[in-house]
Amino acid sequence: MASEDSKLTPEIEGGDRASLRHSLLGPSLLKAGQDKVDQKKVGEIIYNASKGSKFFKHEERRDQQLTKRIEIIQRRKKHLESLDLSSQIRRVDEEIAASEASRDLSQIIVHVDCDAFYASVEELDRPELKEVPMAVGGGVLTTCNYKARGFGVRSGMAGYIAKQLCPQLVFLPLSFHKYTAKAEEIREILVKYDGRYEAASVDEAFLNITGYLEDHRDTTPDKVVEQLRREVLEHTKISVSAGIAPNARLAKVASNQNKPNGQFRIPNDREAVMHFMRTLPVRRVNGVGRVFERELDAVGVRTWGDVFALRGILSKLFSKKAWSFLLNSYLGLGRTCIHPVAEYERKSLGTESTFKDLSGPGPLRDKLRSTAQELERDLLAANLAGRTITVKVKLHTYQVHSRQKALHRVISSAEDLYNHALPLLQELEGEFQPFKIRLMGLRVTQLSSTRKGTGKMNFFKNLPQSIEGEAEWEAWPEGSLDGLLSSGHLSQEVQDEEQLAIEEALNASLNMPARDTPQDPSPPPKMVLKERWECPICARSLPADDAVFNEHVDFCLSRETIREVVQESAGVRLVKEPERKKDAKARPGRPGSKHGGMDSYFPKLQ
DNA sequence: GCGGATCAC
DNA sequence: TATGGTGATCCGC
Repeated sequence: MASEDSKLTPEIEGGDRASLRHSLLGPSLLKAGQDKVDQKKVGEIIYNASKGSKFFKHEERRDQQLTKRIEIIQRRKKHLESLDLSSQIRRVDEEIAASEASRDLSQIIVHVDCDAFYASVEELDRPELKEVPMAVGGGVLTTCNYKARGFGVRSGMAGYIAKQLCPQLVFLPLSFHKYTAKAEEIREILVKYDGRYEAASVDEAFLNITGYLEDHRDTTPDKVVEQLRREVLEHTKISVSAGIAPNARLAKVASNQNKPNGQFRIPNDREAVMHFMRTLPVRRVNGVGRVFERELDAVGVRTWGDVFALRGILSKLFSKKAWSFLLNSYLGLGRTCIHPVAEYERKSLGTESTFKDLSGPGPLRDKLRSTAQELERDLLAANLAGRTITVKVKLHTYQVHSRQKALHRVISSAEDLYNHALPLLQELEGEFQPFKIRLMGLRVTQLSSTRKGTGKMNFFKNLPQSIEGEAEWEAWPEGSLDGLLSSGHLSQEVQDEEQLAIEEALNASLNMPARDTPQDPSPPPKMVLKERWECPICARSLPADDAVFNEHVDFCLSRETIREVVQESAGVRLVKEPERKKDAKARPGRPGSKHGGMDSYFPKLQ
């Protein structure tokens, strides 16, 4: 039935469930240390250990859903094959030529990746653990050492399954402070090679060593990275792997090539890059996960080289973004600008937790209250408030649902969070019954800083917040700022442009750096002048009182005033707008999360 | 703007 | 006994 002899799903109807087994193996199949593992046997154990559980049933449903989607893709592919695609292929070839013209081979980018980081740190404290299979984490493993990987144990695996694969597995609890402290030691070394290195997570970083090489003409990229790794190992006793390449995407792939404790270079040479990509399995590139891998496999794309032969069809089969991602990856293109994480802006903040199945109005409200309190704490610590709130639940069946609402003002207090989230939770409860949940989460987006005088126009967005009760609606009799800015016929880019323009103009009048300007972690709030605040519009000195100040700013910011500000600074902006680096698959998981992830369960430092 | 899905770590 | 948490992006509506 499947038109392609897909290696991942040789028989979709056979009842053998190869794709499901593959999916149950987990997301970290390409991790190092698995070469000598009997994947078939491991898959069998995992499959049998999972069978019957609610989790398994959910995975089954998901797998069937994906299988259906794939059948649709294959039908569309069949149809495309019957068409004459020569003109489409011509267009794609022009696209390739244009991308090719933008290829930048002038930079030397390094990706540094610690080997089994948490496990290695634990082994420093207790060297005897090096000799036995060991994992960090409980219900779900955060990471494990290479001895454990020899048994098929991996990060992200349920603890009880790991125990079946390896009964003698030693479990250690997470000790966050140890990992962050060690990460800081490593970064002290990285900074010597690139003062503007980019921490991608606790245990990963990108460096641009082009400058370093210019200052040290008598050496080579490989030698520099060997030295860097040696220095890290000597000073911190942590072994790291590294990839050296002309851009971040390739460097990341390369760092996985000789793991653990190795390095690999993809030369800054077009032929070498293309040659490397041609046989590289698609899954090795960031952005291709389990699902995309299956979809690509189903249409005959296993390695990046396959993309070229199928370019006519692929460009019609997938979305514009997805196609551009495929094309750039095939060409081995990627971003070359590396800079500190501090220069990114957080877009959402949330908290969620898993627990024993919960139901009933009382327990649900209690859980919502504690979740709201947790989020309040985090928002307070980050000096943020949000204008959109999202409630997320995972049912006892593992189905995830969410309800969100954009509010008329920003909120951050536990009380506000709770009050706005409750109706959303009740909506979910009404829709999905029986409403037994195993996870609840709260998240806010449309963030603005609650710090006075920082970049985000907070005096504006926070305005209604400081006016209690019904009066908040009267603060903007003619509608919100959003209504003013989004006039409907403007493209999103244009609207973003205006938003930036306003912010910049206001920042300028405040004598503050614009929000994208590199700056120290917390610039001094120049707006606060000893019990007097200065209006950013008319420069009048005002009493340091939120309500009075906001009311005055409200007055000053009449529509006419805003229009002038926008028009004036928009012109300037267009001229000095720096060319944006666009990267099809933008960079997920940006700013400091409370828990980084599986292999990096930790907030980003700095 | 909303909700689901995917991905990384 | 019993499969995580945080954040981002994309797609289709």
